[in-house]
Amino acid sequence: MKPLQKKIVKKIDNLRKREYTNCKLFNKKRLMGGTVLKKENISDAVIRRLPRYYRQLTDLCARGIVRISSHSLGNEMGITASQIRQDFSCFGEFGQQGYGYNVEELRSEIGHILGVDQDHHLIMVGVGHLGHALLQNFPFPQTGFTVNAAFDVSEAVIGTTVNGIPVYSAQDLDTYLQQNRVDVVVLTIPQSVAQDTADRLVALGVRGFWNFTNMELSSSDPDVKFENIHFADSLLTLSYRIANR
Amino acid sequence: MKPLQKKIVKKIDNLRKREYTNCKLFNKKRLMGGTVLKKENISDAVIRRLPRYYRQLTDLCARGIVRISSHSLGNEMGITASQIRQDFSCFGEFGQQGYGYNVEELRSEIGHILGVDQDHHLIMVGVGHLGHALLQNFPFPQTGFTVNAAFDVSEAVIGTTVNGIPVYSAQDLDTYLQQNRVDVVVLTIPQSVAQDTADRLVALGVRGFWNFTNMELSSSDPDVKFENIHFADSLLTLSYRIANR
DNA sequence: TAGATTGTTAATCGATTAACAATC
DNA sequence: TAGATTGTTAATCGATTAACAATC
Repeated sequence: MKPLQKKIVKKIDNLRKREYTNCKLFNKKRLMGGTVLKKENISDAVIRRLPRYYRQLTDLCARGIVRISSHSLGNEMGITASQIRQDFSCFGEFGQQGYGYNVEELRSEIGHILGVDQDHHLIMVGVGHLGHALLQNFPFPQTGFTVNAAFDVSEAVIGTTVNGIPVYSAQDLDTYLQQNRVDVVVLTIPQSVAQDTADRLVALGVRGFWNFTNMELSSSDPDVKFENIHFADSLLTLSYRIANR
Repeated sequence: MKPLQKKIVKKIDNLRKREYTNCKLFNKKRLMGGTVLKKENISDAVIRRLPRYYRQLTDLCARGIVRISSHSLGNEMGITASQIRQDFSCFGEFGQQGYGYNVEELRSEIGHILGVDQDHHLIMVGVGHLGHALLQNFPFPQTGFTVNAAFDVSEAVIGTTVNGIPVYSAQDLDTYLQQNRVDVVVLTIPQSVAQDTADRLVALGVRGFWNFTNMELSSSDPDVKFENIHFADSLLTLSYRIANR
């Protein structure tokens, strides 16, 4: 954090010198106890682009590319250089004039913003086809998640392991949640039990849901976050586009 | 279409009477051969809301609700009545002053806009866990799709049927596509073969892809539509929210 | 130094919301 | 008729794009 902090102190000095009344910089980055915090209200549009940046930068890393300008990055992603710089500026200063961005460094910064370095703990509730598919194929570690356990009601899967993850009885959920930290629950259960299960889990303290039930789940507690995946919405969007091209 | 047409003729008369120079109505609904076509450029934001409307209206139907106002619908969905009316007005006039909207009628209109009544034909390429999950659980018929066949390279699944859908060898894809209409291909194959397979299928005439490979696929032909599902982007968005609440 | 590229401010564009006449 | 609610125009808000001084 040291060099970034130095940069900001310098910039503030510049502002004072030029007798700027504009205080946007102060609004954006609050210096608190020596650490630099980011802008308060990040728009949803920006947040949704962060994973795309992360994906692109990971790809660039793999291709061995060391540095990139906002212009080239924009070209690769089909967005403007302005938007990229505007987006990044919500979180800090990651580039260098005349040079651009160091790919590896920028990837790491955005990964940090997304929380991939926080070792979040995750369990899966519902181990049907979709649950199996995710456990077997989804790169949880690469997104900063450790999968600790899975739960189901079916005797056929209880007691087995899927890709090294033990499957327990859904009856043991309460006990498990009391004894283990769980940041996110993946809901891959039938629609009919979705809201009830979610309510029960919220009551047990779960604050994050990755929801595949095709139902809009929600909670009155704003600290409980739902990320809903709506397969049908996605396919219908495609249906619209092929029906109206 | 008759009563709608009458409405528009009347409205145009009104405009003339009041000596409006504003021609927005003409831009919006082109009368062609007696049928009313919709506005040309529908924004992505509007299109992405259409499936949500459809989902909500299906639910209202199931609950036996006959009519609804934009205000109540907005309340249920957490959006403004203004936005709802603005959205619908891109496609026509589906309501009645003083009454609101007939739920069943509106559902059917939006379904029609989305193309659920077009009987699109779909095949799946890649029958792993995710393919199985979709074939078993996804309500293709409700979204207007008929699943005709699935393809894979693995001897273990070739020749089997999944939920009534026959699984053929991927070697037979070319022949199949030459002999059958296919509107959409579901791509549930490994990332490593994604772009190559997509290119091959585009060359064979496929114009719609529901892409689960976690890769950004694209084609130079603007008529080829890709709907990409990015599981990782979704989970990272959730990661951001729980890391920054 | 000259050229390149950032972070930031200003301008533009588009999407959402508010207001209201028309009308059921 | 009076009340309710639409479809549409106008106003507002926010997001994207352009421009540019700062500076590596």
